[in-house]
Amino acid sequence: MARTALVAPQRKSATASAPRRTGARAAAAQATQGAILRAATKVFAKHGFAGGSVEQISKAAKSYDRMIYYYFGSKEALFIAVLEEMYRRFNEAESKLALSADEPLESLTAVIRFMWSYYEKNPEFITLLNTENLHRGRHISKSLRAREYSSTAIEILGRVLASGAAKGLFRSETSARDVYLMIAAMAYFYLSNRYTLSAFLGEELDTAAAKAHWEAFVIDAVMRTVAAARD
Amino acid sequence: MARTALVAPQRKSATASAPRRTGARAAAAQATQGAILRAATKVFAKHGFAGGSVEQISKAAKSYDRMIYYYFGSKEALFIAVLEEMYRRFNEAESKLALSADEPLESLTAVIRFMWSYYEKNPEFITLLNTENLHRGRHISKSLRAREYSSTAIEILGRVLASGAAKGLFRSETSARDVYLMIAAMAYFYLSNRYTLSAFLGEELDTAAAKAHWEAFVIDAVMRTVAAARD
Amino acid sequence: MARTALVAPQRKSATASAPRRTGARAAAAQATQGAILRAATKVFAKHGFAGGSVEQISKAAKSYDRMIYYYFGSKEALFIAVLEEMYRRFNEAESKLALSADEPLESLTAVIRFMWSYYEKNPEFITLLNTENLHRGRHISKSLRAREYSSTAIEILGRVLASGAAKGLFRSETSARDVYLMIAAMAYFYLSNRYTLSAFLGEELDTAAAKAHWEAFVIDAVMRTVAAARD
Amino acid sequence: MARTALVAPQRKSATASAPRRTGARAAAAQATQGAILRAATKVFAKHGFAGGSVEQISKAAKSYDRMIYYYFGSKEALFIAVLEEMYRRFNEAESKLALSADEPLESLTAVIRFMWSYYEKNPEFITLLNTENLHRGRHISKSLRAREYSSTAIEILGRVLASGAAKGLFRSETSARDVYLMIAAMAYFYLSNRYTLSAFLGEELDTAAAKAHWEAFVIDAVMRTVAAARD
DNA sequence: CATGAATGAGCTTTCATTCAT
DNA sequence: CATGAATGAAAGCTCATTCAT
Repeated sequence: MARTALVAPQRKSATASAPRRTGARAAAAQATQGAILRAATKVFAKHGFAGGSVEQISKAAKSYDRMIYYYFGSKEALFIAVLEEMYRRFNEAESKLALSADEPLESLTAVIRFMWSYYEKNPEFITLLNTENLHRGRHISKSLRAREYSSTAIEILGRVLASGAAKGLFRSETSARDVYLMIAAMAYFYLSNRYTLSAFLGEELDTAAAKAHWEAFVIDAVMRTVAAARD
Repeated sequence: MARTALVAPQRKSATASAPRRTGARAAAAQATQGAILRAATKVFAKHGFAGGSVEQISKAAKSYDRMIYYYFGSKEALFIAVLEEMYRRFNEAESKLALSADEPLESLTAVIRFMWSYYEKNPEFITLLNTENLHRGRHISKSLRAREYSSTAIEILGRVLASGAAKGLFRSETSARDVYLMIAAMAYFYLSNRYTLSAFLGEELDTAAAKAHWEAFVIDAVMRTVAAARD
Repeated sequence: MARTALVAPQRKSATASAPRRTGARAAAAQATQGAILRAATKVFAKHGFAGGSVEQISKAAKSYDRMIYYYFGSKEALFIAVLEEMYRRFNEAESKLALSADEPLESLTAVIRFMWSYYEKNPEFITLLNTENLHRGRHISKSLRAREYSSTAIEILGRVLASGAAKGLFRSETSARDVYLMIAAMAYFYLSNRYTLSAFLGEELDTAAAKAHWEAFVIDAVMRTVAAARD
Repeated sequence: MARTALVAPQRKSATASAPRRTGARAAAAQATQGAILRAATKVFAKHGFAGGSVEQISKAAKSYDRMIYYYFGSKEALFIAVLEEMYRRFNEAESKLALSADEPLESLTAVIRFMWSYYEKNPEFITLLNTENLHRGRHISKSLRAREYSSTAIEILGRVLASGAAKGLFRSETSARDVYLMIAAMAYFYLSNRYTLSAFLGEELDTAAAKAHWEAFVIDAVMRTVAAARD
């Protein structure tokens, strides 16, 4: 009789993988499932896990509450599916970053620009992560899939830093993980906290100019942090 | 959240101001009010605004639902009071930072250490801010008091940077606001996102060693960012 | 977030004990609580635990769903309260049986008549017990109070049998418990199963004549079972 | 239960009758139908009519909800089919009782032993009957088949009592129906109500020793009830 | 025949809030 | 001021049942 059994997700078919079945029915099912997932992403991103209601989601997906349980099992399992999909997309985007090993400065700048603009263009990414951190990672730790999406970006960044070090441009001892976190922190925090920061600083942070200024500052700070000492 | 009437706060007496009435009853009232505010801070910090219930709060405060409405008017107004109190305390702590203008390096380090440790020791500060940012600052913009608590730390930091510049230690063109945000970003992000980052990186971020490493890295990065060019 | 926490009942005040508070409010509260309990008894008796809905109960009690949770905590806890009250009333009725030790035959007959007529006049007693046995006694075993109501009738019956044995009317070795169960079985089964028995036997069991016949048969069977051997 | 349309059963083929079609498909259909019926018996026996869900049944039968409607028409019609099958099996078992007219005492004992052990080994028989009696025989009265299964046991018992009377062992005036009900009552009640009785008596009724004791007591009580007066 | 997606009403439970002492 | 009963809407979830291949 327990209502919310915190079990692993029980989705009936993969969300974003290639369709395994053919035919109109399967396609319709895929469509329903996808619509629910997209609607849930929006609703959870906007209102958080507790604040977003199942009804809101099913309506936005032009489906029924029942179908959420049919395909995902519970509100929580749906949220986990949303997180997984979010990570998958981020990972996919990251892995498309094409960097030249010959130009470490440009490559490092490209990494920073990528992260900054990914966060900026995908605000749900930020709010969903905040929501999940509010719950102390309770949901993502239940995901079997999450670990698959561990950042490839750190490896990419590692190669950039190494090639820069080989050319005498960067210090050799800086850790790729630390630099990655530094970039993420500076991009994420600015965008995530812009509303309270605006109130706190009494200054608009959401303008194009303010954002361009910050992006430049981040690039500058990172460059100075990894730069080799001049002699 | 649809049920929350978005009315202006109507608290009967200031939370942190001096008691205007005297006598046992007034003291009891103050105690109840304070207990509710403390309980609300905990509950909202743990479950978010939508996720925390009025009953949870009143029980934790060993009081009654009714009292929340009596003293604060609505759930939302209580949340605003929590945010205000949170800012007030942060501001108070910041203003106690005693810095020597003669030692810019040490002073800058002290600022970083202060922010890092304030965030670390006050995790509700982070989750409450995240919750409020989820709501796009809707509540704090209703507060008349919030602006009063605008960071004094930026001024303090400005003086430190200026004295460092005067001594030739720091570049003169770096903006105090940018440096302040950089410090906040690096400290806040690490602590706020540690749960998802742990899953993402496959690495524990919550250990004393990991945190000490990050603090050192932040100090180093900030120093390199503001440092004057050697010649 | 778990919906049905199977905890012990958490009623706010005793249901059937003397009112501990005075005043109109307390009386109204008692009335609401009593109305819910009576309505629940009827609904559960008619439709079983799963078949009876909270809404049905609250409507029958002219109250609100919410009040059931306010006073009883959950549907299950309400059911437990119903069972307790049912036992309490049965026990109370049993304890009022006034029997003369001088006339064992009449006293034994009176016990049988009492049980037969109690079951007949309190059909919810039977259906509630059946419902609870369907659940393998899951609810009653959670009750702290149930054990208090253990049959006083067996003791009463024991005294009757002993006095009969002393007079040479009854065998001395028959166990009061066995005789009690025999009486209960014959009365209970006939009434409980009359609907399927009617279909099975192709005969109406619900008429006054049929019931009088059965009552007489029960008395006769019990008497023959406990009777001392004639010599 | 409000959702249950009370329509007449519309099963497509008899459950237990000979297959009317031949071939693999018909066999598969029979298998599915049988699996559903067995699963439904278990589920309804465990949770009652309202408490057992169609999904539970179809899952337990490793089939689909849809098949229940295909073969049985509705949840209620399925329940009726379960009751019919239950009666059919009981009747079948009863009719296999081989009794010798020469030994009335042994035969009567055998009847009692049969009923006691049938009830004991078929607990669903008891809970299904209780469930149906909760509904006041609503379903079984809709069955066209139920009357076919009216007890043959009463006839058998009648012959045993008559032969016993002829031999001067039993009284001649006892009705077979009454004795049958007495046996059924004592066996059924003990097993059906053992959970609440255990709580009520503060004594375990489910042990082998306790059950053997009760069986012996039933035999003794019945014997004393039907026994002819000694002279 | 089997499969499974869809449907909408219903369920138990919890919510924020107000009324009445 | 404190206490606690009352209220009605809405939450998450499950139900029996049907539609469409």
